[in-house]
Amino acid sequence: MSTIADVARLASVAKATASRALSGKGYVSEETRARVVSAARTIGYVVSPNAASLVTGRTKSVGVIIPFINRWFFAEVLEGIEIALLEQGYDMTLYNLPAASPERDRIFEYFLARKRFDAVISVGVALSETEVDQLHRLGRPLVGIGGPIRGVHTIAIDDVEAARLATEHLLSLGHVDIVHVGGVLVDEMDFEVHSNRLRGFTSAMTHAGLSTDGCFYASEFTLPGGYERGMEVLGDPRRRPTGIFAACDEIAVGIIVAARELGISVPADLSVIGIDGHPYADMFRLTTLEQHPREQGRLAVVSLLAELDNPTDHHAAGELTELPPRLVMRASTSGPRART
Amino acid sequence: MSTIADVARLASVAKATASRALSGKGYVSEETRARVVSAARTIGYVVSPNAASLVTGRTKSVGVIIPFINRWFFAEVLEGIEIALLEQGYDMTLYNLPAASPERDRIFEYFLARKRFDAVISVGVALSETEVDQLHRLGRPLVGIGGPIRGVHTIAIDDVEAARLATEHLLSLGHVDIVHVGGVLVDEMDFEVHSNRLRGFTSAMTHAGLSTDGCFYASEFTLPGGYERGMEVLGDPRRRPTGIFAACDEIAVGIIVAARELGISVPADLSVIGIDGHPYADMFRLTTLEQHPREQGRLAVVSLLAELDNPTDHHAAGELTELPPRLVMRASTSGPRART
DNA sequence: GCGATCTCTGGAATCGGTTCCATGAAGTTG
DNA sequence: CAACTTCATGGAACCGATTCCAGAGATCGC
Repeated sequence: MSTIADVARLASVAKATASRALSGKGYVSEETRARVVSAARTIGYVVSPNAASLVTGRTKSVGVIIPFINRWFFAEVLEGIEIALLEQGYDMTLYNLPAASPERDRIFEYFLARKRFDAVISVGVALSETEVDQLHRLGRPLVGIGGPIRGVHTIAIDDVEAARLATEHLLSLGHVDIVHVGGVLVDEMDFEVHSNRLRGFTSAMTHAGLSTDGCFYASEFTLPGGYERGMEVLGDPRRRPTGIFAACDEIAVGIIVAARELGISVPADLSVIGIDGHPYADMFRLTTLEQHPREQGRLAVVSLLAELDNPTDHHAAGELTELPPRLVMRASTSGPRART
Repeated sequence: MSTIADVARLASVAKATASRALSGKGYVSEETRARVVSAARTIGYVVSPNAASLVTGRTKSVGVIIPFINRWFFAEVLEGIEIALLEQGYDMTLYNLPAASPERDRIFEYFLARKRFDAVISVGVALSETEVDQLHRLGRPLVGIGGPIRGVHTIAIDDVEAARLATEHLLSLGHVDIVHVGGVLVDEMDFEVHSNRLRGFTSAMTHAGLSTDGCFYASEFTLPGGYERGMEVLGDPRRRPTGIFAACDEIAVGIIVAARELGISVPADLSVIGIDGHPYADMFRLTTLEQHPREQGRLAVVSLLAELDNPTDHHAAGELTELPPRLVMRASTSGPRART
């Protein structure tokens, strides 16, 4: 391994000059710069980020905390973050933090407390105040995705609004027997996301003068979860809703699969709407409210880098950037069949 | 931020002693160790991994190269890797390397060539010889998952065998009109996986005295991909196979969905078998050959750490660890209906 | 024409640890 | 009791960069 001293020697300059020439900061004549660069190339020199960050304090890498990898929303966010970071020469270290666990404390104390990261992104993890403080004390920017954390800039869709729009879509089509299949409320993944979507649903229903008693079913945010719940909700023909608002597209698709198995026609006998914009939505002709997780990941990175470049003003700290969900109509929703 | 010098001062010892006390290497009396540890605790000291790795050469982190995040197999592998690494106090830096691209060269030259990682795991990426050499020159262990790389220890299922077993399962049930829906062969993701599965299929068919002309369809490894291909394969009732071997479960499920839409009964009119052990398999009652991506990720980490502990012998270099796929029978396969 | 500013370069300090080496005390062996 | 070995500790070098500071020419304004 060659060091910058080797480069300096070969180019007959001091280490200081070689460093300036390669980093592009400070005065270096064009001629010596060229000589240093070529010297570096011939011996295949690459900087040691460790040594550099030891003195600069910057590591050019950010830590990402995420509860799942194998879930559409989270994987998309991750890809968005990764692409944006790579573009800026940063790399991404991943901590898969499943839930409250001993692991969790270890990650915070052992990994994040060390100054290995320039910044931290928390995706869909409800951080405790202690944890937020811990990260803030490092003086590193912290941004969240997916739900509000006190005092932390967070990027998310407006969940209440999205749920309200979805429910109102069904209401406007004439449905009155509507069920919401949403996330488990006391889930580790609940980050006000589940409760907010339920709130949007309830608000829209109440506003339309409808009761929501017995209209909520909790499900995992997966296709099999939706399928199971679908079988349960649709199993009894006497008390079957005409419209279902699913908290995510995978649940919605699971419900559609269940409906097909039960011989219930979508949308003639049952309208289904989801939230996400999952690739499956098109295939199952699912009406949905699109959010764009990749874009959310990208925005988090943009916000982070802005704060890194401008450490003085905490411009966006505690602020919530809410992205507007967009209704995409497909063939899974229509007016209810006239009742006998 | 407190340094080890602060700890040393507080405990009235030299930096060297403090370092030994905290790392547990070298002679330190029990009494002073306790004093140092308590001093470290009171001022909330944490080591700077940068400074440490500058002198030790170890970073306690590994780089992972992966072409997709949002695909079941890859996400599972990632979770397996992450859990295993965390357990050992390592962390994981992710490079999402979509395909041959300028990005790819940048990642190799800019990120991996620097000595930031103790080891590298390549998941489902066919590395070129140059790239392998580049990594080997770093003297860092390199292990692959998902397909053989020349001179690199790789962990994978035996794809040829898995495909042969799947095909033979259909053959043994009495099917003769069998189609294989597999991966695109000149895909960036092909890593001999697609071609090996096709080879296993062809081998089993040929062995049974059956032709494979026109029996191969290429699909994306996704549910919508399988659905599209399913519509195509099953669309024409006159030349419809009675059995389909899908190269992965998502394709298989897509085909089942297509079959249901076309009114084709599974398994009465059509048997479908996949490879993976995807969570959807159970819901769609899909017969499949299970592989265990999480376990593959874990094994890669084990192999890596073994080599790190024992740098002298390249025990597993170039070796291929092949995991046995296991047939899980569900209700998507049965004998073909008697032909008229 | 002369001090002030700008450009270029090298020496040395620094970041925060680990580890080699020297020193000395205590314990062991023959 | 002399000669080793083992244990415990401190001083100093070192890992590989960046950056501060000083000094030397060149340029510039007045």
